[in-house]
Amino acid sequence: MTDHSYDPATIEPKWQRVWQERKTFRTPNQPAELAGRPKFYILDMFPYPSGAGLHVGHPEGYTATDVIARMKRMQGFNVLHPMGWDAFGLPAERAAVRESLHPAEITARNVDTFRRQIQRLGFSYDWDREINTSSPDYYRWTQWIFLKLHERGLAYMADVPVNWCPALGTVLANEEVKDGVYVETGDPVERRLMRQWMLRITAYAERLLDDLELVDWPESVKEMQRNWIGRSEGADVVFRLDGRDETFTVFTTRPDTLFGATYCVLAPEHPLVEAITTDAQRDQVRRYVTEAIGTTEVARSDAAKDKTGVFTGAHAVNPVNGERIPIWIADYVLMSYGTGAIMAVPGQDQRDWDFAVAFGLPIIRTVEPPPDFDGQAYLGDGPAINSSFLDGLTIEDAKRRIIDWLEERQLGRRKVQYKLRDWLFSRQRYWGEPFPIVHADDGTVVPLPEDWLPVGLPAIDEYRPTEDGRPPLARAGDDWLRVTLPDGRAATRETNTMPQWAGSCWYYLRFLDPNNQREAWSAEAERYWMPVDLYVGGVEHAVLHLLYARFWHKVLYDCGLVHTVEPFQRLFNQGMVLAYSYRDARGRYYHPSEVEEYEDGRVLAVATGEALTSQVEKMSKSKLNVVNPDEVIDRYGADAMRLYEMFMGPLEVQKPWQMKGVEGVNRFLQRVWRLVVDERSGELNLKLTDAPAGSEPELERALHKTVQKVTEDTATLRMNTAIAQMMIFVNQATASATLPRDITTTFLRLLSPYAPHICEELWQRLDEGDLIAHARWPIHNEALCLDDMVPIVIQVNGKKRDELQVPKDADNATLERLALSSERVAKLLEGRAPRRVIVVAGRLVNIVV
RNA sequence: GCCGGAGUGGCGGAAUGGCAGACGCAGGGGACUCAAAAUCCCCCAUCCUACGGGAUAUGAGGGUUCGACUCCCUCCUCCGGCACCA
Repeated sequence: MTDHSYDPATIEPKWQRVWQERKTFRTPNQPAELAGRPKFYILDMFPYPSGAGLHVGHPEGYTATDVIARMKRMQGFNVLHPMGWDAFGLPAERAAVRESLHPAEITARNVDTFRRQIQRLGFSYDWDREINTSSPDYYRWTQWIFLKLHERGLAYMADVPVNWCPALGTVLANEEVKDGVYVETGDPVERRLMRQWMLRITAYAERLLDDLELVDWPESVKEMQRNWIGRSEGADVVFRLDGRDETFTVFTTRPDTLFGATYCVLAPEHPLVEAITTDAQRDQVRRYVTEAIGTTEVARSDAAKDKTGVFTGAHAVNPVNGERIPIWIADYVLMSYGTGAIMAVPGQDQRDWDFAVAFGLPIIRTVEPPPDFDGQAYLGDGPAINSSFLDGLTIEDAKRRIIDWLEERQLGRRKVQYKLRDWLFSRQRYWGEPFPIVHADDGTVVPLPEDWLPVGLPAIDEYRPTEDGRPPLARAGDDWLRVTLPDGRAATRETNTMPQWAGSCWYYLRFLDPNNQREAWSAEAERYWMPVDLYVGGVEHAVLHLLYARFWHKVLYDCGLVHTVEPFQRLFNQGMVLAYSYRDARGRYYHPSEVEEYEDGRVLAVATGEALTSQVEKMSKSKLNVVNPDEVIDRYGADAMRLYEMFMGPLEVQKPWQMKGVEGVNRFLQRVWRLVVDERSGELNLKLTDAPAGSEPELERALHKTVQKVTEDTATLRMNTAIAQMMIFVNQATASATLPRDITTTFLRLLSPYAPHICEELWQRLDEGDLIAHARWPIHNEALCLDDMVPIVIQVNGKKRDELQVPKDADNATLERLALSSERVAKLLEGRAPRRVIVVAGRLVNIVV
């Protein structure tokens, strides 16, 4: 190594300092500065700053957005590209207990680590806009939005069944519970009715579904949201109880099968259960209900398990034919969907069939299955049978007919039902947003006036729930808990806190105007910047975060606070970065440094010589395969790290990290360096000339092709092929006898969004003035992207047999003549006349014989 | 079970109706060097070859087409999501 070779360790901190000192990436926020330029809002899903720090998966998406942000700036856009912290959450609270620190201190420490690691990569975030959801400056506005929701009747309290973990003293989210235990600790979880805050997201179900049409998102994510919302069309049907003056309603998507309803089933929690159960059945029913209510919904909804249930002794009357049918209770009917009651049609529903078989209930087919049908319940189409006035109709026609019939007699009505449920919005935790709500001593729930915000978190000495099961905030003293309202009433503060999703539901709006002390964001900023043009993040947020944020956004739209119906115009999911892990026969994992790989594919443990298996897996501490970005930057530099993240493969797929690949892009950067710098002297490369670009016509063409490809591929997030093209260019430039400066500086501008530090350094050494970050993005010359002579493939019967160089504008007749006169073709034709000749201008000639 | 996505050299991948394997990694050979590293040049899917070339090949099988990694049908494998939602 010579003194003047490429050394990222010196140039990278140097340029990061320059960018920071000059506020190079400050986004304008004065209307005058904004006017006249198009805008581009490009956003990363901001991270939860965990104690573990960054791993190489995080910067993948961040690098992609940074490359685009830098290119867009050079193309003359005002770019909003911010970063912040989703900083409330349970892990910090647990660490706080463990280390006897305040969660805010833990969070601040983690944020510092994340910020330092992110800044080492040279991202062009406007750090003056950094936000932190756990800061009172931020969460006062989260509380403010909650008040908006409350005002509109979208926030309410209800007794709902929740996953209660006695060991932790808190409610857990469904996704934190599996097989009846908390996934992290294995502590048992029970279902309990608790008074909780709920958000009425179901009121927006239809708009959340319909407006998916308006956004440019991956089809898979839209489909996941559609499934989650789960719209189904059908009818509510009213059943009368036999011998009583009461009715109950069922929801069905198959009203056409009503004549085949041979029994009804109520959910164990259904309010009618207690009333209708006969004395003879009471003990059995009570036992069943108690057991069912005790198990979690997750355990209950295991489709594979056998059907269970009990007869109530009561009967209902089928409204279409007056048949008396038994009413059962079974846990396969869920209280939380539809009406909590169903009519069972075993002939057309496999679940009902299974239940009917298990308990010896009758089965009547009402749709004629095809003659060769040998299944059980028949779900396909066919003529209605055993259905009186519906007989012979198709499913669709029968549905229409029966719904009309029911509606005329007021025995039912058309109904759209959603699977989506209201959002359980409170947690019994400390490290979250307090609700801007108090409970007056007279029992009323009172939202606080806006100018009382923020409701800060009180200092308490322990973050666990109280002994009697109240949330940690109940440990606060009366100076926090007790409030005197403006009207003189005394009240106690709400002690639940909001879930972690709350802060991330609107952070993209705070970024517009993060230092605004008077309002959550200014209307002008919102009108200028929204919507987010490109939102990049992991697919793990496909449903919850993205659905919750869309919901809040629509509410804000209804409040007149935002002007777009959807917040995120385009969404892109980057694939996960995986890593090789090494395991021995006993399943013990080995760190890559304890492993030797041989050419023949064998992998051995260095210490013992034992044969190991290698596999590609998700990075995790326990698998000893986590790659730390600091380590990569120490060895190869941030530019190489960025470039490799983009070069690994398509952004959207998951792919393994390979340290050898980083070496490869590092070599590429060294070649770029040597194009400009003479490594021995440190002076400029003697190949550089002031001659015009046209003095190296071949290289000039290569450059313009590169401009075109890099511009296109970067905009469409195909960074891997953009980089491949730049490598091709550099290989040619290295081989070229002279190197016009003009070509060199144009190329550096293309590379600068990907590897900004080295490009700033070389730009300065070439004495181009200002920063390359402020340079204009090059535009390709179409004429120079086409070669004068193009290769034409000659095929015989679709197989390549020859290749000719022909002028690029040769017409079809010329191509055909040239092809037929090819010696190799003549040999293959052996004098036979071609039956047909297909000519594709500029590409190939196919001769068919 | 249902709904998505993907299967291409030793590895990551490229080509979305027109030259399969761009670019990179790994590997082989050579130049430079006292030597090594670095760098530069060449080779590198498989099989056959009289060294001109030929045959085979994109998970498997079929189809459409002058021509298919690409479009259609059937199947296999892997990954992700949902899963008694009436």
